[in-house]
Amino acid sequence: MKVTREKAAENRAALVREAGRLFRERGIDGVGVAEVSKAAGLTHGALYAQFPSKDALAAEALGAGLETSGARLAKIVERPDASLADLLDHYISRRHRDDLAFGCPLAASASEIARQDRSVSARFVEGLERMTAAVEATLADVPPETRHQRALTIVAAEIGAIAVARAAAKSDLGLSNEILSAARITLEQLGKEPRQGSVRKTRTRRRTSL
Amino acid sequence: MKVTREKAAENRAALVREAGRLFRERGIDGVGVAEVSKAAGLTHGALYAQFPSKDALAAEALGAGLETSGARLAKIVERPDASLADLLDHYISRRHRDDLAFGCPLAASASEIARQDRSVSARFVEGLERMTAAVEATLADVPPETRHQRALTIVAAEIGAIAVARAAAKSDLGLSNEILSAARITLEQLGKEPRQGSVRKTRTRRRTSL
DNA sequence: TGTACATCAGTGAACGCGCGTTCACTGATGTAC
DNA sequence: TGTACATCAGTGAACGCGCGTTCACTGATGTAC
Repeated sequence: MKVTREKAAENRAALVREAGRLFRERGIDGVGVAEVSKAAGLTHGALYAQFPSKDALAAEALGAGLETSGARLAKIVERPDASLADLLDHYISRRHRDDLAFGCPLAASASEIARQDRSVSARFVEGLERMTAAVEATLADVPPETRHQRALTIVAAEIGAIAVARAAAKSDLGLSNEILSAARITLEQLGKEPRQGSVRKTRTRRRTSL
Repeated sequence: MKVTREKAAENRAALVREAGRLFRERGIDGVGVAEVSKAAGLTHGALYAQFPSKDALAAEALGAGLETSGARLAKIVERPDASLADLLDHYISRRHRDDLAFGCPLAASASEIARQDRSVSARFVEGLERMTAAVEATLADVPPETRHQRALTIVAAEIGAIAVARAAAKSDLGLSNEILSAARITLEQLGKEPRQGSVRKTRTRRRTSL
């Protein structure tokens, strides 16, 4: 039966929310439309009244998750005395590792995005750029010409640290914790000014097999 | 019909090889047993003569991939003048990014391992430790007490860089290349001795929400 | 404000399909004598 | 070396199941008058 426009919007939001949660927890291929619909308190038919396909729902769920996650980072960075340490405290934490369902979708789905289609990858890139901008805003000590490079590396390392810590946690929680501590401490050093004597471009640039 | 023991071993190896390739390319959930068997030149029944289940095949395929990948790194490190730059050249490259099928399984499957069972996670940890040992062997300039910490961070960052570069490549190849270059250059700096004046433990240790 | 009716969000049965797994069978291999 | 036969890797039909998607239908909503 028909419901109010307001209720319909709520139902749609519930579908996106539950899809985001379940897809991050168990992967897009790992959860069926019936389960997502049920979690939102609906039948699968209702899902198809709101979205043309499961893939369309997945893309919207990824986008919504990135929105939430990006907004959190932006809020941290907009504080006048915001530092890289603040961002790292938030991102590279046991809480984040253990919160697969509502954590950053970039970390939850990094290695799966490569297999999705271009529209999903485009949303991923948006999220990546947003996160990079947040990190870059805290790199006042780093010379402008290497700031972006540093920010990209820190972002890739943050995502890698969470993904790897999660993969290790099931069989070796100690190692998982160690990875988080190590990344938390070491990455902060990349936010400081570059080492004085050892920035030798010729050495740094040596790339033989790239 | 029965085949020679030698031929049976070849068939088993082909199943493991094709499973490793396909699972890395499209995910474990994304490929069926029929396709793996066909790729190995067999029917799916033959697969069940060799392995008790698809999951068992997946675990063996991951193990074999890690073996190959780890052996490559070990070969680089055992050279007397091996440096972190050599490892990074090998790992953080466009070639590696574009070779999903035969690249490092840690990077191909990082965010999926968290959803597999403990035995798969245990194999992942083995591979991680092997890779960390290889990196650590090149950190002669880093003080022994922080060497392991650095190595763990570099490994997480390498894996993150490849995973993120792959996810971005479908919609923004320029950004993907930029991520690889940035990580390649920046991570090498973590292999050098720590910054002289700025290693302030109290500051470094500031972790509020971990 | 009250009535008539078009709209459409949501229901639930049904669709074809491919999944992982099982199993009776085949027939060359490899062993026992 | 030759023969008899147990072994077992591999075949292919069949299993139940859950998948994503479709569709005829329902009935409260919201609009037109």
